[in-house]
Amino acid sequence: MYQQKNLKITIKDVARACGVSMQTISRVINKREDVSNATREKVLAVIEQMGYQPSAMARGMRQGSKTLGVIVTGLKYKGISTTLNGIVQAAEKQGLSIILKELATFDAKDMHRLIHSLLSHQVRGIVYAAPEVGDNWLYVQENMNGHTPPIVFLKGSPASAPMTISIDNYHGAYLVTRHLVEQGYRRIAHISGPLDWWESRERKRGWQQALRDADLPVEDYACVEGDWSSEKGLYAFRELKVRFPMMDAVFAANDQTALAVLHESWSTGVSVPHDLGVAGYDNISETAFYTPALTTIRQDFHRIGALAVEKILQTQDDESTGQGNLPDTIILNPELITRASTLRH
Amino acid sequence: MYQQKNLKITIKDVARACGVSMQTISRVINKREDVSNATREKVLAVIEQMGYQPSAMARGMRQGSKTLGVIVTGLKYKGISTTLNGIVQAAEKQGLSIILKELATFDAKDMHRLIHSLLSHQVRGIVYAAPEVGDNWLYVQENMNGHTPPIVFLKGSPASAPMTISIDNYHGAYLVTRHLVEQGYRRIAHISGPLDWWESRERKRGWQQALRDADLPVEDYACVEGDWSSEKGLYAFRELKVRFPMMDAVFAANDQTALAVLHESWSTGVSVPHDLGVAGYDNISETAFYTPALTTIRQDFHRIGALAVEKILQTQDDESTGQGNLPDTIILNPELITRASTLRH
DNA sequence: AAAAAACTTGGTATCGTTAACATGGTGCAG
DNA sequence: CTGCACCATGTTAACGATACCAAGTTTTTT
Repeated sequence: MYQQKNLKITIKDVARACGVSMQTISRVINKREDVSNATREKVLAVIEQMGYQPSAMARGMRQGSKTLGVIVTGLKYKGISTTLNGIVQAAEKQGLSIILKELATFDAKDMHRLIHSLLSHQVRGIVYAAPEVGDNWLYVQENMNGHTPPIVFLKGSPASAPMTISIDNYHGAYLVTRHLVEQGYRRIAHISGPLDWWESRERKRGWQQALRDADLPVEDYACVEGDWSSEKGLYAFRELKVRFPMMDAVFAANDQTALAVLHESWSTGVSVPHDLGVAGYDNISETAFYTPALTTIRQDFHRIGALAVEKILQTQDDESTGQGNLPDTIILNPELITRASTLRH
Repeated sequence: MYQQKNLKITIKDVARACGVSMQTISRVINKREDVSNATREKVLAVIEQMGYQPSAMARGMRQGSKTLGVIVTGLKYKGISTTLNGIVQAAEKQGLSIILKELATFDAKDMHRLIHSLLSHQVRGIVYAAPEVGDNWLYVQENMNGHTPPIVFLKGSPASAPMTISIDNYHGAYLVTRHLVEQGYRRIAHISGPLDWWESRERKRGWQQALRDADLPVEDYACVEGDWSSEKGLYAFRELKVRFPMMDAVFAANDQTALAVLHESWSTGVSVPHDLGVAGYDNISETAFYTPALTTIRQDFHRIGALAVEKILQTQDDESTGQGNLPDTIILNPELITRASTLRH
């Protein structure tokens, strides 16, 4: 029923049906000028009628494939999905297809395999949208040295790769923390992300610096490590209540974690924002409807994806035109969104 | 800097370096037995040393490509991302690469273009993970008739395509509504999804039937149409409060919508679950931490993706072996998760 | 010892398309 | 009427890999 076997229509079949050479058909489908109008129309008609579709593979063999490789992890996270969305849309607009790979572990062998798989497809470029954990980026670069198409790294330290696009996590965390201080909170705790993630470390650093700039003490016991999940966030918050009973605000490294704090506060009769200020990070779409609505940081994940594609294409062109517009390192600014969970005035 | 130009290493280069024919190299990389151990080892060593990587495109030309096409919409929704995750993982396990396309609109021309683009890549199969809206599925089938690889449709009516994998939305909605009735709620309102989505209609139908089976009236004014978002959910809930002031429970068609109901209830001093029972649908990961924790329906989105890949591969094999294990229509059962938002005993 | 079988290897055609060059016909200047 | 430019089309050889068949070498069988 689902045959496709010998029915495949090739340029040869079309040529025969039209009574012209394959080359002429090729000219028509490549929209070249040196074909008479009469021929072109006839060919187009036959193509339409036979349902001919040129083979991307055969084309790719001669002209280089029109594909982009994307490596992601954690599709379950909102941020990555949105970035992927941006990548796919931008790629589509350029007529590029996306080959998607998911990195199951941060294991070097695994990364190696994925990249080689993409290379075997002759991708025009690779968007590496998996987080920088440990020295995994370094590994990628060292092993691919010189034999690869452009690779753009997202979500990691700008210094760690030749082309990176990221959002300033330090700055976002600084903004949130400063906002808490401005609201009169003085003993601000932090539930971080996993500290082997670059983003977590940056956010923690921003929190520390904002405290320092406000002449508030930066205590080790005021920070507990989470893992982005609400479950772990809950444990972390309970831990904080023991370690740091005087705290009057919590800056959680992401919204899920903040939600757990809101929930636990509600369960135990702690009033937010009056007794405890709570802020998150990421602005996932429901945060405005949390109880109370959550102060958080908005990041333009979609734009990151689009920029990555643009950067790759530009690097391609550079080889001929010799100039580009986008810098090799792009750092976007996040935006503070203040809501009820931190507004006590 | 990012050169790849003339450095491409082909099987020919390896053959020359080894002093054997291309054919022999080919045999080695395809793990065939008819090569002497001495030769194999030498070839493998040279391959490793030169960093040779066979071209997926050239291979694909002879053997058919090892790729799967995936069409999605709304990556921003948790469900789709999770399904995509399942697809990618299952595909990877089978050595298949994923070519990802996003359907920007439900416009026929757009769908046509995407599918043709996938066909041009000679995909082994297509997973159509975009919702059935209007008669878009019908359109796809009619236009692709017979010239396509297997297409598995997800997220839609089982009757509407030869191969579908879906979760029983009717049943899930029925379970939730029955649960509300069992908890003593009698005037149960519904905020549906957009009613041009098949899933929305099914959920609404399940709600209606459960009411009927409990000898409760099914009133038109007890259902307001939403669009899956919290914002629209809020308006819908406010509308319900006017239309149906006596309601004692709300079954929202998804968790975001339910969240808006929780939030508004909290703001207006309505006690959940005592004065109002609230249930959602989807079990997005944070629902357990809403205030109060939300009763909802869990769906195994990941499994759907994995099954889709399995089904496609099986359909492939069928052409030779003539038998398969998975039926053409798979309907998974959702699972009720009861939490505080509906438990008043 | 001759024949058959088994094991390795190589040569050539081919997958579907396009690049580069070749061809044949038309029109127009000299 | 020759020659040159120009247009539309055709021919050939790749792109990188594998299928298929053939051939040489060794081992086994009768």
